[in-house]
Amino acid sequence: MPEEAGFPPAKRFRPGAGPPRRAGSCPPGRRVVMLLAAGGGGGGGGRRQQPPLAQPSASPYPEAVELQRRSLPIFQARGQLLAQLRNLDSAVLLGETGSGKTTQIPQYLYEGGIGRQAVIAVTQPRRVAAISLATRVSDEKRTELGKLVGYTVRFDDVTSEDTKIKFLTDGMLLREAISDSLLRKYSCVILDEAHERTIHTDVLFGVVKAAQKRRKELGKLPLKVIVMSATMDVDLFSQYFSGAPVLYLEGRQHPIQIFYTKQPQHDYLHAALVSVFQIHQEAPCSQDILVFLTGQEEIEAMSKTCRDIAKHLPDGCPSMLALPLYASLPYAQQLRVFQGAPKGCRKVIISTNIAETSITITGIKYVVDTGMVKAKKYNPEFVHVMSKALTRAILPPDSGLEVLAVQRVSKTQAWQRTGRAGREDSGVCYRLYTEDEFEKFEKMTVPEIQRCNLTSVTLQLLAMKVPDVLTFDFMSKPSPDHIQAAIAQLELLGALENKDGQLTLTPIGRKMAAFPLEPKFAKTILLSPKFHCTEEILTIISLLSVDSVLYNPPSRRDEVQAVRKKFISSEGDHITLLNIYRAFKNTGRNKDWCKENFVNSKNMMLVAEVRSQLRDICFKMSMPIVSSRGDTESVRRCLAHSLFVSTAELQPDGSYATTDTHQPVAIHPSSVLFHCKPACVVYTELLCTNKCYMRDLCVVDAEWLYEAAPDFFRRKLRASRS
DNA sequence: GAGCACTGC
Repeated sequence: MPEEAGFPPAKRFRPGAGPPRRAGSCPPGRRVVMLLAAGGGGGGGGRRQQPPLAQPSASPYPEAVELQRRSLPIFQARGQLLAQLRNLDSAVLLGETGSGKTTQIPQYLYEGGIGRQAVIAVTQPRRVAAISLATRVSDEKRTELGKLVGYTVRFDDVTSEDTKIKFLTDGMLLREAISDSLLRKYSCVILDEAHERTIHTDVLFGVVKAAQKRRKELGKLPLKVIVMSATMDVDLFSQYFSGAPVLYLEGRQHPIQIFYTKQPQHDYLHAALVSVFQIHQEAPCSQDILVFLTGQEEIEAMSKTCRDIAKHLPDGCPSMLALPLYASLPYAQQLRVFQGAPKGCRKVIISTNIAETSITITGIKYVVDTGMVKAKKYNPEFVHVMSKALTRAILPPDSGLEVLAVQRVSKTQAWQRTGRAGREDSGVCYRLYTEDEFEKFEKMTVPEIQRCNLTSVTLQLLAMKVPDVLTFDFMSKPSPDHIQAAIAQLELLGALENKDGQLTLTPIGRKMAAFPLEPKFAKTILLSPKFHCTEEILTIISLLSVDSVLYNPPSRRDEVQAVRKKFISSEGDHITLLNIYRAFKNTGRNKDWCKENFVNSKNMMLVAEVRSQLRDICFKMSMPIVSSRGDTESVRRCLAHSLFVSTAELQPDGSYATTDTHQPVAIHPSSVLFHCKPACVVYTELLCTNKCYMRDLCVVDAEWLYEAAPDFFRRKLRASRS
């Protein structure tokens, strides 16, 4: 078995999160300032030194913290860096993992007086990172968290009037930009982890660039912009900010050996299994393995197979602890990957791409990369259908753009995975594809902004009074069709009006933008007073906007079904969820109740938090908040009026088709209506995997839909034809 | 008739 994967001799290189650096790897013409030639040894100081799942902890020895700060390689470049940054409007900072850039640069800027007049903002794609970085930096400054150094994430604002260095999520800064598009609070915005190209960071690029320009024109305090990236391809960033210089910082990474397969592998799961046991039989048992697969089902199956095989290994072979890791895994089980394996036992972590960026596990010596990932994809066929539909002024289902599919990773992603093996010591990465195959991988992951539904982003840009969304200065422009589809959606929701050829928000549209929700959900809430069911709708929308509160362990299916029976409503999933939330509330938000009823208590607590945030927003808008008091029909009517674009009807042959494009769809197996055949439903989401599945369904009356949008439904509903 | 990568406001 072990030799099947067939690995040729290793290649050595010093990795960052990118390919090996060579002297000539920087294209001519780019201004690169080398700030440091050699990194030091040993750990410490850099970010993500602790697993993001763990609580950030304050160091008990402030002197030690200061000492560690000074021992960072970046410290030697401090003066040079400050001199450079002081004179620049914009800069791109390329820093390898462990260079200490995220914790140190904001402090240098502050100490250098750049943060005196206003706040220095540092954005992060993830909440945990923003929180732990703020904690770390406030420790280093020996101040209380929330004073000089603070953070702002959703539901949690630990800042004060004294705060000069503020860590925040990119989504949070974007939201702030809606009320102040010039970002007047800030003297400097640092966009960290820019290489990840989240949709929020990408929009911020444009927002920050426009604010910088406008502030200059108005003679206001200049806005300094620093883009930080951990990968080599920073040209795009530099070009976008009119040729901003690239400052280079070396980090501390350990060498990693890379093995490719000799032959392409048609079965990557089998190849992964073979590699794991090959390593297992040869390497000392203290060295852990991290395997990248695509999804929950695969990961659970592989974990089981590993356990089964490990039971029957020859004597003298170490034992094995196979641990699955994916986002929907209950928290307690996720924590297991951080615990050390018992003596004489090897930890094998089988993970989705969550271990690529979000979760860092210490002690990984081997990475097994299948080269596959499950991700959202932009489906050109759907776009074709859409543009055809648009020319006929018929509108597509809003989620028709997004398909979740197993696909090849990009080169950047492969390097990121490889880098996970060299965090504490030298490592080894087994790539389950040939070097030729690797060369054919896409260079970079397609930025999220070109793969996702743009309805929310478009609404936000319009709320910031961007003059023209179609010509907005995106660093990587989405296709015009793509933006046009978002505009069409917003028009249908009544959010837009065309004033002298210029798109502006209607009063409803402006209100919609105030909610941290998908526009259609915001619209549902805004419609609810008309149906006297705002309390109920707030609950339903909160439940829909977090991960499922239903916990379904496959091994206890019968139990789950029996327990869940009492909540099920024949009116569909929305009313069923409402019943569950009510029961949860009536038992005083009890965790034991959650456990007994197979409800994910963590997600349920989050629902309560979201609900209270949404309720506050309604309150500030002076919306009447009333309950329909058990009248579920008005709740369903309200859903029908706001989600009328996402409707499907039962066909004579027993299948379903969407009302507007007649696309064949099916009821998702997780729905309470899975075994039922209602004539007409609205759904919350279309999930396109093997089939197009409707998720979260509500039984509605075709007549209500007709009432909601007579023009849209004329000639469309089967009910109105027969 | 049978299934859901990952973030975030």
